[in-house]
Amino acid sequence: MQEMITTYSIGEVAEKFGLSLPTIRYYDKEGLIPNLNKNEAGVRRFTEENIGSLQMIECLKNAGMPIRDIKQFMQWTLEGDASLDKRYQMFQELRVSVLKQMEAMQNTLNTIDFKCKYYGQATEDGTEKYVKKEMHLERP
Amino acid sequence: MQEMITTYSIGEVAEKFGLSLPTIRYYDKEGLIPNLNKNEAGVRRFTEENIGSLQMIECLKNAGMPIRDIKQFMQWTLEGDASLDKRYQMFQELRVSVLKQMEAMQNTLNTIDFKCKYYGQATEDGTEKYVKKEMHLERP
DNA sequence: GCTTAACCTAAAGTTAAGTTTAGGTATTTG
DNA sequence: CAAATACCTAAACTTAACTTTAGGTTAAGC
Repeated sequence: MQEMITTYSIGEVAEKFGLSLPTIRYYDKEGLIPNLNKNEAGVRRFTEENIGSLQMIECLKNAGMPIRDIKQFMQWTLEGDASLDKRYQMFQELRVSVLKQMEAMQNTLNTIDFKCKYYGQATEDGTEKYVKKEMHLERP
Repeated sequence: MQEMITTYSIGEVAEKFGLSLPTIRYYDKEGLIPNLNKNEAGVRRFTEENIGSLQMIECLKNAGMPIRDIKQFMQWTLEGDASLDKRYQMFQELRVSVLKQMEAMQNTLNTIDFKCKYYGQATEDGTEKYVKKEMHLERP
């Protein structure tokens, strides 16, 4: 009985993730996609595991982690259970970092919301003159 | 009667914002700080207005806006009421962009939270073996 | 009057994260 | 079989956002 393993071409993966072909090749070259293999012709074939790595890469990139650190993490996964504590610590620190970023984002959004109101009124008035004095009290 | 206007040196401003001196000079050179003047000796003196510009720069940077666009905004402020609609539109678009970023951040945080639990259990177990199978169902 | 600290400019250098270029292979399609 | 399509590599290039370097001025303290 044959086990059917579905794999994907780099083009399909690029489409799926909205990444360019060179970007995916660059990630591979940098060691961000462990166990990514090539067929007899030297063409990359992506397994579900490799897709999973790319999903994790996207997550870590979104968290603001540099490529170098993502590579480190992927190398740790290759070390198996010996690196579990390092990976655990990494995610705990990342969690704190992301929470801080979200807090900063919220403050930024508050300022932008204020500016939307401010410029909304100013646009209505046709001038900044009045709104500048009225709304100045709320935001020193 | 003399009007006393307090101004700040570049060093004081750098300290206040946690920016380096070259960074502030760079922002000035790029036109990000409108109406920033120098004294007779050619030394920058920052007014409250200039401080306000730097606060806005920090906000816009946090929102992910590139220097080029921040410069554009600052040039608009120099045009006065004629550019009110452009500035209003800018902040409305920025608001949408930041909301999207926050949503992405929240998804990222959810994934990281899951990984924290995952690796917490794995670290406890001393192996990924069990947790891999148990928690796989929740996150395909 | 000399040194130290705080500022100045212009120009070159750095880093991250890709992108572009140039030249080549393998497979399907008219 | 010719041509289009999808892939490959290595190396050079790009861009943003600073940073570093080198050389110079000014004001304050000893």
